[in-house]
Amino acid sequence: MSEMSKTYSPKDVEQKWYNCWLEKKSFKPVDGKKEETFSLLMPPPNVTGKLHMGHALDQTCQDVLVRFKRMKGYKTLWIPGKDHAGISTQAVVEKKLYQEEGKTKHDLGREEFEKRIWQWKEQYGDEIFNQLKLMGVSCDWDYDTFTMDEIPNQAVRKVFTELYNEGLIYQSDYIVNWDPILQSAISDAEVEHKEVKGAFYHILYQVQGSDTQLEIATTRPETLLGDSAVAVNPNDERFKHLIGKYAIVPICNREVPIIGDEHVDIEKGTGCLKVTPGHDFNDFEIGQRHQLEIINILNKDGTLNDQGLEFKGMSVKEARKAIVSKLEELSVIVKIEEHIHQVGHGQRSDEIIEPIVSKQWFVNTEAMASEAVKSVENEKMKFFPKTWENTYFSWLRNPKPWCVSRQLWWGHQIPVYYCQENNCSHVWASEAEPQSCPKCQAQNFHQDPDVLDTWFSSGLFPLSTLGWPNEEAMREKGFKEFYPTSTLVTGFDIIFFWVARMMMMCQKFSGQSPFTHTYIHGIVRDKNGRKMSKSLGNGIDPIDIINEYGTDAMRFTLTSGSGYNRGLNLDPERIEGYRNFINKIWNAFRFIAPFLEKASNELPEMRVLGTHDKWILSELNTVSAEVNKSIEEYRFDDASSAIYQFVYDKFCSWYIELSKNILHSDNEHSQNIRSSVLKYCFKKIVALLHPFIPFITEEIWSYLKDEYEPLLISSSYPEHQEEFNFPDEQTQMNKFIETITNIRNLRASVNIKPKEEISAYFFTDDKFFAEFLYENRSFMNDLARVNSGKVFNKKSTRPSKSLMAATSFCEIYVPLEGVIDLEEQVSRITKEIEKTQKEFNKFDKKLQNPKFIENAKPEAVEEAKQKAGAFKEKLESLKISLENFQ
RNA sequence: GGUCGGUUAGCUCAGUUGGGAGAGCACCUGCCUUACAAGCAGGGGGUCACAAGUUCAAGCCUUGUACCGACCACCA
Repeated sequence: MSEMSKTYSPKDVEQKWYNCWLEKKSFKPVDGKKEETFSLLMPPPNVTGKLHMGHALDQTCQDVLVRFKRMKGYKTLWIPGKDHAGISTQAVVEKKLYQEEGKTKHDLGREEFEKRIWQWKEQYGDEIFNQLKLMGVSCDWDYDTFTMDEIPNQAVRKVFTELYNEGLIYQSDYIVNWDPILQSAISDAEVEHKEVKGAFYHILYQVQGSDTQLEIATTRPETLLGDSAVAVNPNDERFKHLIGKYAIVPICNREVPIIGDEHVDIEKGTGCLKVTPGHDFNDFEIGQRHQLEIINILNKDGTLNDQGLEFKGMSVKEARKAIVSKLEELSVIVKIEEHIHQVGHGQRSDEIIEPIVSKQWFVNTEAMASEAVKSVENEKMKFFPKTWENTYFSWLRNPKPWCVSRQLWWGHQIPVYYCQENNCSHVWASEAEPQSCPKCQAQNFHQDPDVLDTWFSSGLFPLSTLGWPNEEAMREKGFKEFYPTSTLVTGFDIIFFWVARMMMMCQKFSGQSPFTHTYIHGIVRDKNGRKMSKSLGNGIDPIDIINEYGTDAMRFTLTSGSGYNRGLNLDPERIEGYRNFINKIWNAFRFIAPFLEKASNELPEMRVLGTHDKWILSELNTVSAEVNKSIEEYRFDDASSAIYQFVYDKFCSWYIELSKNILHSDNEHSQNIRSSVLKYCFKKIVALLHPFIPFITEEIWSYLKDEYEPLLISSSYPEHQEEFNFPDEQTQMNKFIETITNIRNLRASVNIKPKEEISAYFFTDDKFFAEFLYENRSFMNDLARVNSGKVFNKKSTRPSKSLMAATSFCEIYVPLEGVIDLEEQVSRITKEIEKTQKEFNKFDKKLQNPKFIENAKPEAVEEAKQKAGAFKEKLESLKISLENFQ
């Protein structure tokens, strides 16, 4: 141990312990002293992605919980997984294929292309897990599940088939968000609205058989080729007489009915609306109400089709330009106004989404959503912080059909089959691969080519990772024990996508909420509160941080910033600060290490413990209680800060400092006691810290632990113990600390050299404290260089013209006659008097107020009296001192 | 437009039934005191966004105003 470095170097330690934990199977669930289990499902990272700071936060919070619960004695399971992430994975591989081989997926064909994605997944998918391991995550890797593994496939097929047979999954011609780049439908949740500069085009439509022209304002003039009506509000005095007549759409000269519909806002635009049921969500609904024709003017790639007339083949953007100039030629454009509006973009492709009517598969979520709402209302599942349930409710209380089909190749192919026998044409869903048509037994059938939305399979992940629906797998994986899981940890951005879907689907198929708590953590941003993004160049790669500062420092930074807040602004300076904290712990250990041989394995008997010992044990007890409570409430910030304060401000600054004198003395008995208490406390400290900073704590533990003891990861977590509460010792020590601080303050105020020794006189009527001062006189020298001190009662005469400081219980005089600047001291004490007077007045005023005495709680009155008394005593001490100067 | 959240020290934020305004970082001063200069000791710094109200008492409760943010909805 002699070669222990002054600075802790994480690199030497982290890999070693991670491998050791794996080897000892420390991440596997084992029976502990608690009967309950604690299980947690990791939000499965995408196989495409690289981990970012958000993942680091997410994983760290989970790992803290898991390590904490494991040490508390719960049978603990953390399930890792990966998501096939249909759209983004397919896009990445397509891009690579094109860049490297100049080929498209169609050149390869579906089967070959899917093979390529599997290869890609095998090659890069594990990269993410390697990164997770660097972060120290303690999940049970044997449970690793991929959303397209056999069991999740079974789950998907079973759920789809049952919902289909119940009529909750259906196929329908419906207007969907069409992504022209992906050439697939996407769900509402995958559409992001962005502000775009556009224009209002005011166009004249001729009313048939009349001179009247209707002025219609639109932001999308090109869609007039798909118009099948003009709508006005039936209560609009200006236009209601026209209802029932026909209007002529310019360019295509189509006659369309003028209809009345409440949807039309009299105030908005011109009050006349062109209705394009094929390319607008609202118009689609108007169309349904009035049985209007749906005219599709677009191809799958977003270009105009045959309905586009002479504009056929143009993109929407080109067509808009061309059509506007054509309209201008026809002199039917009244005006063009600039207009900024929100336009839907694909979450993945970032391309403008075209509403298009097409045949898609939908899930009717109404009943499932209402159950999911109930679970949260009945607190079967609770959000932390609670306010996120608003977001959850807003989505689920207003459920819309969920479009689950995607026109992709990568994903779970929809298990619906079409019999191709002419006289049969049976359509059915099947849990297993069918051999023949169940109706006509023909073998001539084909499967629906579309795949399912990624969230369909991840929505079932709490069930499928535990083996469902395969009974053998469920037994093997302990479904009964671990389902429902305990807590879900995730970011608010996927409350709709994932949390809501798991709640709906898992509850439907298991009858239980898939987890009982959901902790929503904040989003990691840069130090200025901006989102981390490539374009801003402000991203921080967790792996870089780990390499520079160590995993523990990164983890502690993240947890110390994570409570019930919405964001976490990550400033590299803070990471450095916590790196320093890690180093502090290391050095505290270096101090203790040489004395470990003298320490016994157990805490010495209570009767031999001194005030310092009882004080630190009592403080340790307090911090243990705080940390336990905070982690249970997901207040990782409070927990981190409680230990941080304890380590710095109690253990290092005072207990270690007070120990030096003893450990370097000749008294072996005292040495043994002190080293034993130090060891005991330090073991508790590293245990308390282990969930947050697992590596350095396991390293230090290896030196502290006795042979028979297990690894720290498998040891028990410190808890509050009533027998270690020593309020009297805490009071005495607090007074002592205040006194020392006052002396140091006096020294600093007149620039006494740190090495120079002084004498001091104490005036106090507190008998216990006087005794304590006497007993601790040698420590006075260690901590404040007071080489001789005398204690008097307050009736005694004070020395004149001395440095002086006062607390509420004690006056401190440092005689330095001839050395000190009298005026300066007078002014310092006068200032102190003013300050103390103000504080006294505050409480005195309260006590003078009869209404306060009358109405306030007795405790509040009592407290005010005490405070006033204390300030008064201090005030009087200061006044005496001031008089001595005059 | 709807919903939710925010406004507290130079910066990032905490503040739990209403009862003396806190932390970390940064800053200033003095120290290489043998665990630690990635350190030690000391210090300065806040009309708690603004206004009214309830109360003996408001950072905290009510109402209003201003600004900031997130999400949802909205392509006339």
